[in-house]
Amino acid sequence: MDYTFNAIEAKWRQLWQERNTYLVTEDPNKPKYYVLDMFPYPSGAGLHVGHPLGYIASDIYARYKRLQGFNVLHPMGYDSFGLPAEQYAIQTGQHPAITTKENIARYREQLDLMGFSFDWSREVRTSEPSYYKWTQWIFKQLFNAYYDSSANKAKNISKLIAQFEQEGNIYVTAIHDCEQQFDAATWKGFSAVQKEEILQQYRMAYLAESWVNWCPALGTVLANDEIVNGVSERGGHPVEQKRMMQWSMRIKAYSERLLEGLDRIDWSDALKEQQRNWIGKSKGASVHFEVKDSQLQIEVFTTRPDTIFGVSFMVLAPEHPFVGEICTDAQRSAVEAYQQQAALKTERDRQADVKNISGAFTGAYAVHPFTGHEIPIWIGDYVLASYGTGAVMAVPCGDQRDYDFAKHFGLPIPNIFADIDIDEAAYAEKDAIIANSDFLNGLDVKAASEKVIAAIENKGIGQGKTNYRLRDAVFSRQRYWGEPFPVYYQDGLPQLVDDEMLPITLPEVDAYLPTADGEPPLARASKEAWSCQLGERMEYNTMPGWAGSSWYFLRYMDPHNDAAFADPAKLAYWKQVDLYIGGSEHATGHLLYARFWTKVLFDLGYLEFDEPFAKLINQGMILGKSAIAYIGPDQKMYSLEMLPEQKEGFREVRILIDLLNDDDSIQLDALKAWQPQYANQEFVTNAAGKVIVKREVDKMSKRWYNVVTPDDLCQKFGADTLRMYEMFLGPLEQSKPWDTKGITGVHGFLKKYWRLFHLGGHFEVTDQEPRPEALKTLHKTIKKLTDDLDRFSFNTGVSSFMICVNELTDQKCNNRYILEQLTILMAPYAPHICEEIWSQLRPGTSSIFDASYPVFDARYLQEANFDYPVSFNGKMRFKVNLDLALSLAEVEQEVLSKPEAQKWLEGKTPKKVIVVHGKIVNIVL
RNA sequence: GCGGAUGUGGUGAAAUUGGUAGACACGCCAGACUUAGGAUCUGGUGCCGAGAGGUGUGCGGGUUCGAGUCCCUCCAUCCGCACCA
Repeated sequence: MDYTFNAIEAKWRQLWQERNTYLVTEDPNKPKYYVLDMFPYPSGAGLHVGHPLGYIASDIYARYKRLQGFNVLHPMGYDSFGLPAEQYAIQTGQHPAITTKENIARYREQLDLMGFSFDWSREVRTSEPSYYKWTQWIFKQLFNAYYDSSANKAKNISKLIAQFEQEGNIYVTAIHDCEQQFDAATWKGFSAVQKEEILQQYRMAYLAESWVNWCPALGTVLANDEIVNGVSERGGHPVEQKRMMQWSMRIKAYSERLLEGLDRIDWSDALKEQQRNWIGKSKGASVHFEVKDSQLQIEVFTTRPDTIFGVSFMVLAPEHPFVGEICTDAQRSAVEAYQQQAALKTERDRQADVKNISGAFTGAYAVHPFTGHEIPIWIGDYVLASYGTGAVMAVPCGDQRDYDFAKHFGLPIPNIFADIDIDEAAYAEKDAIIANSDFLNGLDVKAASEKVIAAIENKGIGQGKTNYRLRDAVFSRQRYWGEPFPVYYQDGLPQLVDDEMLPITLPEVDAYLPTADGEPPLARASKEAWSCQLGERMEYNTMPGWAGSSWYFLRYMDPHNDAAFADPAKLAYWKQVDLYIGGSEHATGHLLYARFWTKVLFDLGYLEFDEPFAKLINQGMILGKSAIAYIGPDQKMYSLEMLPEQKEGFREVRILIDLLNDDDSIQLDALKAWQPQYANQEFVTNAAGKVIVKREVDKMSKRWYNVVTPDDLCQKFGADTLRMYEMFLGPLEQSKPWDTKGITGVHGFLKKYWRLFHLGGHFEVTDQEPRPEALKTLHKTIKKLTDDLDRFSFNTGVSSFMICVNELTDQKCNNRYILEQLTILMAPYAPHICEEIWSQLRPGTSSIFDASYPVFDARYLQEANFDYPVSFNGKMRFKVNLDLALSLAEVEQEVLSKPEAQKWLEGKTPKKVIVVHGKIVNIVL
């Protein structure tokens, strides 16, 4: 009987659906386990073999936990708002909702083919009003929250308002941008507009004018994590700095908690390090320098307060607000010229131009707080306006950038390090002893820092301070296909829409483009198009892509709830995600924002946990193997062996990998039919009359013509084969090139497994007592598989099945008990074939996934003898089979008495003999 | 520059606490059955060597009876950050 995988897989996909096999509900009698995949953005291209890699791993793990008796939540959905659908809409006029729906249908079809155990009744789509209603609701909670830094948590803004009414903001400990101080009476005297302007400076979600990354090509602002190497992540368009009124999220308030939380979660070091890097904590001091002949004080942040006596000048960012004021008339034209020059440069240019030292003297002087010396104030674009205070105290002997600046402009470089030569370069190591520094002389860095911070605090000119690189996240986008804000404007001030009016649905517009006067697309909507129209106007911005994905894992717990984002009882049952699998490209975007929102919801009392993802695994990328052909100056396509030494005048072209034979030769007729430019292509073939291409590893992508889709492979080999093969390729976290050739090995294995049940040409198993050798094989496999899954080593799991089936085949084993146990073990990897076999083994039972996972019993592996490998000086020479009951001395004696031992001893007496029981014998000569 | 990860056959890889390096597959070679094979089965396959044997986990050193595994130096590749004061 043949293994008819197509029929078997189709049958079980349908039966699982009919029987609701994967439907899951809260069950207090079972321990819960939550396995989550990063939900996909449904692009038009569909899935290639790289996409399901993580889904397969999580599916195996989810099924494994289920067989172990856990109540497993394993949902899937779509991150369906986003730029590609909108860009497509702009080009074609087709509503992005339609494109999105079509793409989702295609994704679903492909996902279904792979036989995943998702509970589809829990599907979410971030672009559905029933979902984004709650994204809007969460936004409202953020708007109505502020961060109390003494309680170290977010609180409802009403508490802050109450405090303002009691005592103003003088004693308020909150994270804010408010520079104004007021007492209760002043607060009460403020108009509603003034009050709201103040409150905006405290809210967790706030409207403020700030420097943003403006991308003209996309017509929207972008968050820092959406910019890669100075250009937009999507489309690679240039980005410029622009000051704009935008919604922001006060994520900076959570810097320390986001950092601290990393110690409590099981993520890879690489990922945690990326987040730590992004948050960028640095400890030091904030110091105020007085400006000579001025009331102004320049605040600087330094990580090396111990070097304060090495300060010989100050540098401000060209955009620093004081520059105009302190600048002397004599220097004004030079300073303004420099400011202009700096403003013209894009962020990217400034970064690329590190080697080019530039700056201008303002003519003003600051006063050194300890020496009283006058120190010149310069501006230079190596100082960033957006980091720290936008000003630095320059210590040329200890900082290379300051050193280079000083050398370039002939500024003094005082040396404050004992016995350190700074003739060639600054000394930035933190192991020096401080000298020429008054009361800091002779101290090391740590002691000097502590002492000087105390002195600074004493003088009232500063304090010890921790600085973070993390910036507040811009939360509005000038685009159409995103969540509308639950916000309208009254007297020019943002007001929240009442909960009863949610969701504010996305209004229809006549075009997905900005208006003539530059307003976002939503400004095109007519009054009637809005689900509600309040105040002077609705908010025209939409939320960024990360809004919906910051909390979707919560919605899966209760996806149809219309009264809350999720029922508290359900949230309490499912809690954190136990296992999250997804790509590492979300390290500083989605994963940081999701942690942030979780912490806010935790602080506000909606959640019982403050970290969303207890364990996270980044799956590696599956790379494609492109096919590269060479076209010579004569316009002929050359086979790889026919290329001359000098490839001058030759160009490389990538051709569709579907046009290749197994030996990397091109199917010439297919190539001619593929693209018109090859219709009359001539070739320089090799001796065998073939044109061989070069294979090169690239990202798997349509543009390299190297995409392999799961659909064809499912058709040809079956989903079970594809699932196992993807796991077999190597460790989940590692990137690896796809090679379809190897799939036959896994397919052959499944056939071999199938054959165990069909030794006599039909399905047949015996009910006899299993033989010891079969029990040994089985339990060895149980142990290996359990260990492998517990450490997420899916590739070695597949190998273990192969070894097991090979051994059982050799044993001619068709014992019911053994094969049944093996089938349960394998079911998470190859659900269709195992369910089919199970239905034959146990006709009438529900599903193999209601069985219990086999339990390892060490008894079956016990052996009386062991094949001791015998080494001489660490090199294995031969083996001796000995009784494990022998003492170490007896083993030594037995081994030395063997003729092989005599040969290797060459008549010498061993210096030492090491016997490790049940492991090894090593003889030292 | 800083940080992280990874270097093992022709290829994907395994070796979980220091104990037989290369399991399991692909590919390749030889053979069997076949009209045929992208089917199935058997044997072989790190490298050098006819063999005995030697040698071998990026390079060089160290610790150890014993190192792919631990320590030090260096090299290469990939990823992230990058004037962060």
